[in-house]
Amino acid sequence: MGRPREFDDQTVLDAAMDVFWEKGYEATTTEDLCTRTGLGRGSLYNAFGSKHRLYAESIRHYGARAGAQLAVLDEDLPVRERLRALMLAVIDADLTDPGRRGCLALNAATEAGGRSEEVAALLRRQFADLEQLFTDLVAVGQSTGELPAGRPPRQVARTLQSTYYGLRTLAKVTDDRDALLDVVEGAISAL
Amino acid sequence: MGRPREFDDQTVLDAAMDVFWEKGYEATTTEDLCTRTGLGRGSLYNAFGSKHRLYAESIRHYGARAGAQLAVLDEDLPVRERLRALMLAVIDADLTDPGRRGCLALNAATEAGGRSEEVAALLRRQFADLEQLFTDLVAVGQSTGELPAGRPPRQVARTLQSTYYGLRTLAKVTDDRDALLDVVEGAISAL
DNA sequence: CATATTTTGTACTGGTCCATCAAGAATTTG
DNA sequence: CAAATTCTTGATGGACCAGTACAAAATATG
Repeated sequence: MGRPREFDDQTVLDAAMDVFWEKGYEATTTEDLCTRTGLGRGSLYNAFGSKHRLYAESIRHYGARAGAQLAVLDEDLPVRERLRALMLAVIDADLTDPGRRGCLALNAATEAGGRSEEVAALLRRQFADLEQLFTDLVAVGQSTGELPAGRPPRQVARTLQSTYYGLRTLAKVTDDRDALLDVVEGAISAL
Repeated sequence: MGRPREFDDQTVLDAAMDVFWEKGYEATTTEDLCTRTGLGRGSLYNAFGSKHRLYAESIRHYGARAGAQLAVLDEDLPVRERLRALMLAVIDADLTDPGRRGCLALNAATEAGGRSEEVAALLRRQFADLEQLFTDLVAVGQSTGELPAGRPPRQVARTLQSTYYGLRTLAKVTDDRDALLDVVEGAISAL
């Protein structure tokens, strides 16, 4: 009972996520959030409690959305090609994005990783999930013989993950697509 | 002529750099900067003009300081050992640092890379310098036969650099030293 | 239709932000 | 020693900040 909400939570979360993604946590004002979500202050605070809780929800939301982009790792392709496809897609997304926002999880980890245990825990989970995805993929590659079976899959996966986040970091600084492609080729031919 | 300054510019820059390093640009207040540098507002603004210019100077200052840590790449060791020593030192520094500040250049690239062309240019230069360092090192390794000579040194270097920044990103999220060591071993055994 | 409940819009609060300013203090130069 | 110059100190300004308060609006229930 009571007056029904006039907005859709997912839509609002999308908008809020975009703002945090563009500007980071500290630089985002509650005014920004109201403008972009279309909500008044009262509604925003009634629904989400605080800027910080909305930030945490945005990051959780991002985790779900970004997971979709990782679906390319499950396609029916050689393992190396799956990895290449992921990284090429990331390069394209990062260089094409007008706001050059990069990866929200990475941004949050460097900006606010230490400032809130709640957010830090969310990020740890998202990072761990990606590590697991890579680990499984490497294990598959080793079992099919596509990858040499000498090294522990988790070790290989961790190096891959490191290269992945490094790639997104480099894409923040440089426009040079060829440089980023070098990273991809180097990483894949090293497998 | 005129009244002489009562502070040393380098010392002040050290202190300011520390603050930005700990809290990032947005979260740092001019009050923080006054407290930590020991300067009054007037002096600070007289000497550095604005919070943003002081930030840029801090990043430039960091570039010079961090360069010293990279000196390990010039030591008289096998190429792989130089790389390993660098990465182990970074892991140790990042995990030991109570503030878990990581790399200021990386932090600045993700937080403020796009917000100020002046800072962005500084960061581009620092990133390019590191790429060059790695490139030279790989070339040396190839010429001595320590590394296989098939791949272009710059490509290998770019992948290394990516792994390097990825390592520092991961160190922001996880405490797990073994995971970070896996990154190092994976990167080096892939050379 | 009356009551209870929730959402909405807006004004407002106390605090903090970056930056400036004016006045006095410490120098150099002539 | 006087004038010119630069630095320091502390107060202040005007804008903006995150969050709250409260009345009006919209619905469910009985």
